[in-house]
Amino acid sequence: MIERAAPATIRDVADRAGVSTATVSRVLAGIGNPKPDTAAAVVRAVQELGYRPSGVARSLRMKRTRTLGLIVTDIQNPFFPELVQAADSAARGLNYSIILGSAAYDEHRAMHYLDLMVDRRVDGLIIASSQLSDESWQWLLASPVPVVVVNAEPNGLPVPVITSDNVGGTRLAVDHLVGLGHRRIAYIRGYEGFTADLPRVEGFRRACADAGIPVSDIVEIRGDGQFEGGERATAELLASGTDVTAIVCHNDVTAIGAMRAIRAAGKHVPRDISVVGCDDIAAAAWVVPALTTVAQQKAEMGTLAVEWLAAALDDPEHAGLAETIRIPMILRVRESTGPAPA
Amino acid sequence: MIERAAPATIRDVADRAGVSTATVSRVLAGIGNPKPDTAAAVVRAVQELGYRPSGVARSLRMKRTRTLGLIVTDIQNPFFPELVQAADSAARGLNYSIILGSAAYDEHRAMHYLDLMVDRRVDGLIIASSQLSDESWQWLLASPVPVVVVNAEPNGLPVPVITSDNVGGTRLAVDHLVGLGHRRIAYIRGYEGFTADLPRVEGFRRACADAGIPVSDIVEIRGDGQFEGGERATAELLASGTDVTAIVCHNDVTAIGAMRAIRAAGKHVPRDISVVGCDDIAAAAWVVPALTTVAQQKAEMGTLAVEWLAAALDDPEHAGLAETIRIPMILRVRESTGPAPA
DNA sequence: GTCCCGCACGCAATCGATTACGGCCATTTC
DNA sequence: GAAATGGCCGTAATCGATTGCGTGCGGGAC
Repeated sequence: MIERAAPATIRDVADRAGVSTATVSRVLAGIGNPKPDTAAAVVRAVQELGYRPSGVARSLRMKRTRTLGLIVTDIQNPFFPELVQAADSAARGLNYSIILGSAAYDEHRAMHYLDLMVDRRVDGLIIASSQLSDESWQWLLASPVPVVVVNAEPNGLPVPVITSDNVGGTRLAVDHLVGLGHRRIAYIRGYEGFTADLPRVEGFRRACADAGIPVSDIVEIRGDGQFEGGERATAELLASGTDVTAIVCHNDVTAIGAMRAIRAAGKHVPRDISVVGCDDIAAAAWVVPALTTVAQQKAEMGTLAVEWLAAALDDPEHAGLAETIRIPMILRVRESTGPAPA
Repeated sequence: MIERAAPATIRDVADRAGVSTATVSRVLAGIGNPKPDTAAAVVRAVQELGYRPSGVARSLRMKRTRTLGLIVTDIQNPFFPELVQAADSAARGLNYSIILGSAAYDEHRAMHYLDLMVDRRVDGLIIASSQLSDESWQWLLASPVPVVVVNAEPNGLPVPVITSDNVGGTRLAVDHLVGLGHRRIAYIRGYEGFTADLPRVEGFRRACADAGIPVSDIVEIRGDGQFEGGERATAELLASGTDVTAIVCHNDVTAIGAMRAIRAAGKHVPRDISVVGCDDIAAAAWVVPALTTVAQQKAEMGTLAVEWLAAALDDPEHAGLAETIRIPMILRVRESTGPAPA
């Protein structure tokens, strides 16, 4: 294997400018006040050589990589790209950069990225994935790298958590439907083990109870958080003859699947059955009828996570307070909900 | 700012095991054949200390980061996540990891990531973005880091390119429609300057010509590659009274927008107008009617790009051949196309 | 008992940056 | 004219790993 042309080093610059590496470093960092001649010589040498400082060497010396790791459940799940983009923008603003890992719903992959990022010496970690095993969590909490969890709630671990107010969010959906006269409502749950599943169904139950809807009038079905799960669950629901007038879904993708099943059964949304999703992915506004949904503030979550980490890195005291931040969700009424049929 | 607990170094391990750092390094790398006692002592020390080698230090010494940079047009564009996932999987298999940059359609952001990745000393770069300026290209080609371009075609630059056969793909769409009896067909173009725009419209024109459709029977409108552009362009088309029986779109998102506009105009897909998209994003199968589309083999493109780079890194000769690989596209017939109205 | 050979391991240089410390020279002050 | 002061800049240590080269020890052959 042949050597590729080696990039210029600070030594090369120093030699060409006729100064020491220390001076080059100082000029580039803007430390001290060098003689104008010296500074100019350095700058010229840098340009002539096309010198770019090695982040690797700098990281080694500084013991900081100015890099944040972000592990998401699945980048192909339309929920995440917006969060990733926002986190990345926030990081850029604070002079960090993000390295991304997509677990693709696989625990092994999640742990692989965890190892990778720790080995790469990221300064902090954002975990937006429920794919981590308990041992991984233990290990992570014992490790020196600051962690913040997004959109998941590891059971009772002393970790800062940034998540949506899932309970309140589902309540928004139910209240909206109840306001439209619905009383018989189904809930399609997400993948079992997905951390948002429990709080959302809990919010659904509580909101129904508060609205005076008897337990016998509600029905819960297990989906999988994917299109197919929503379609299948709804098809079974309709085939079983249970007559609900509205369906609340764990997320938008499920809801879109549900709408397709409803149409396939010859019924109309929202005339016969209203459907509400959750997340507010782009496709929610594209489908016909456009999906009424409870929006998660994904960008805010990504931004907050990065800002929290950056603050913790500047001031480790800050890392002490492992509070849980719940970001409110927002009801977006579109076309998939309407008055309950008489 | 307080120091965080420092991770164990190879020095710590060596001291605890009573050997030199050289031995620790060799045992961990499986080089030479150490005495069983020695090896055991090292392994034990590693476990007791929870030692993880610093990728930063290793990269500095090895002059290789085993990292590949991947710059995409926009991670929020549903086309890219699948490509990213595939590239990442392929990279993992070859013991590389990917660092991602999403340009968000912004030239400055794209160049920012370029700088970032070069500074981080990635071993190679995959550019899946048309956002780079000409100077950036010049600079990139002069730099020592191997580059492969995906899904874009920098005008005549000596760079390996992996792209879909856009011309052939649009032809598939047109042939499908012609086979269904359509003669008056509209084409909604993508964002001006997007590299796939030209070859696709070119393929459209040639296929129409070959099918004997006179130029007067086809119409081209400018979209923007987004939902809104497809919706607007189609609304204008319908309002203008031009009567086409089919619309071919630059991509799926545009097509989904087009379908919404058609429905809003009181027409039916595919009874009145057939619609064909391009890309085959997940949402194409979700909408009603499900979108007929020409699929890009996104995963293959991602995988190929990584494999090409890895090969070029092992054998710089390989980097010499800057060929263009065109991956065939695949027609997926769903529900949005049907026989031309009489 | 001596010599030699080879194996397992340690020493130390190296990668490319940052920065504490100290030296040199010019200027000011008496 | 000598001493004191201060501004620039160079020397060298350091970050944590890898690896060429050399050393010492043990065993086998005579």
